[in-house]
Amino acid sequence: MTLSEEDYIKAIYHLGKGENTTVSTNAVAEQMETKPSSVTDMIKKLSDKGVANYKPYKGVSLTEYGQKIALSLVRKHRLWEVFLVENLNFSWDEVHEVAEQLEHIKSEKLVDQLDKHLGFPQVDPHGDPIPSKKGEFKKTIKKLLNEVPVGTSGICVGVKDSSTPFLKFLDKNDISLGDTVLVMEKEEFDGSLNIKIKEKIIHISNQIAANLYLKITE
Amino acid sequence: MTLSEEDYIKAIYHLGKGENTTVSTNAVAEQMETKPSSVTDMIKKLSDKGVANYKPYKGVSLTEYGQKIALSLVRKHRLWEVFLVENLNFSWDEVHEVAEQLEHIKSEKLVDQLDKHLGFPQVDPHGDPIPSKKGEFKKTIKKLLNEVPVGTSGICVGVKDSSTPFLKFLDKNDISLGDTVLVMEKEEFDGSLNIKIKEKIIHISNQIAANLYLKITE
DNA sequence: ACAAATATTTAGTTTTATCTAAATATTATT
DNA sequence: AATAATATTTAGATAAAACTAAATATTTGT
Repeated sequence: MTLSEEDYIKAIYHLGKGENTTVSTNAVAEQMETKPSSVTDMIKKLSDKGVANYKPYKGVSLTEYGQKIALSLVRKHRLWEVFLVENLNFSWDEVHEVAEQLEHIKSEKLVDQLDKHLGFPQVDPHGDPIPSKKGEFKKTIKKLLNEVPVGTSGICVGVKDSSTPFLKFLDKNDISLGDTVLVMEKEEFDGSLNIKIKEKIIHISNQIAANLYLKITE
Repeated sequence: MTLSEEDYIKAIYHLGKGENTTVSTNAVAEQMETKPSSVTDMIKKLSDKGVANYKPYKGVSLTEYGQKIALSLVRKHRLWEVFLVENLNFSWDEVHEVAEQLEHIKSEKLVDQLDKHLGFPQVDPHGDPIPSKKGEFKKTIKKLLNEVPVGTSGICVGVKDSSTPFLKFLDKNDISLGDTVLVMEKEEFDGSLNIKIKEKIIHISNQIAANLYLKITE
């Protein structure tokens, strides 16, 4: 199997969790199911092309230019996933393999028009954010207090507070982190608000709202 | 540039005009902008795989299996062209290059669903027919007499008759072969019929209808 | 800080697609 | 039918990606 430069760029990007950290030769080799020596060869080449920063024995990271390429691939991948689910009856767990191929198609007009055709979606079918043409992510995790517009729905995630009253509140309302869907219903002047969980509307205080975080899905 | 097996299959198919004729090594080389010796190497390989029939010095043709692959590529290419024009605001003269990439994407479900999404189109934006999943073409060139349903539009093409009255008829009605658009309006029991040409409806005899051929575009 | 374990690179080999140039086969011309 | 022109194949060279195994650097554990 012959791997493309784009495949290497993606691997470096994903191993660095999109944060442009340095990743090791072995990590890249393992991820790509190839040998470390092959990775060394390729990252030297990527370095020559100005796509990656490579210091022998110190690992690789992407240059700004390399990141742009990676983000463009992520953008294309996720837009195609939306297309497959919304227009071609794919389910969210079927799309990855095909999007993996489609993301390599080269045409700026194609991507721009696809984006427009889909109504400029912010997230893919897995809820992952779609970077803009310029490579920027919309912030998808927001504090319930003051940051979430009425009508928005999302999933409860990571909570700062672990005090007894707060955990009791979660328990009482059947909220489990990572999978409970919330809809913002109404917001009061004092920051307290109404949310809908599992068809029931409940009122929560501003104090609790300040500690609940929502991963926006729509 | 490194050419894929699929690229070779396409070249052989197109040079043979889709009729599975034998094509020469040099013709393939010229079409693909590569050297004859490279072609020899590849067609040997295709022959080993059961995709092509190769007799040294006698040229290549596709096996039945090879033809299936070629038709599947044509099908994908043309479906994607329809998609680009109908859904993504491409014009018909912009689509080729992108479709050239998209046709290599491998997913049966993708093609089936795309076909469905587009409403099972019969022709691409250039008016070329789209083969079915089984590799069959709908006949797109039909005799005006008895073969064309009311409402159908198409382009006047190849005429059998070259008698003076017939040519006079064409001239009088401003019909030029290859680009005049016709719409079938009404058909009489005796085979004479009304057609619309350039916003004018004219009546033609069954004799003339038997000699006019229409390339269906819609 | 040293030795052992692990990670990375280098050197040299293999594979594959391509090319050039020479050799051979086919086709065209007289 | 013989020769010239053209087409095709073969043999061997080059380039690129990937591998193995050995060499070298870094990290870990005591």
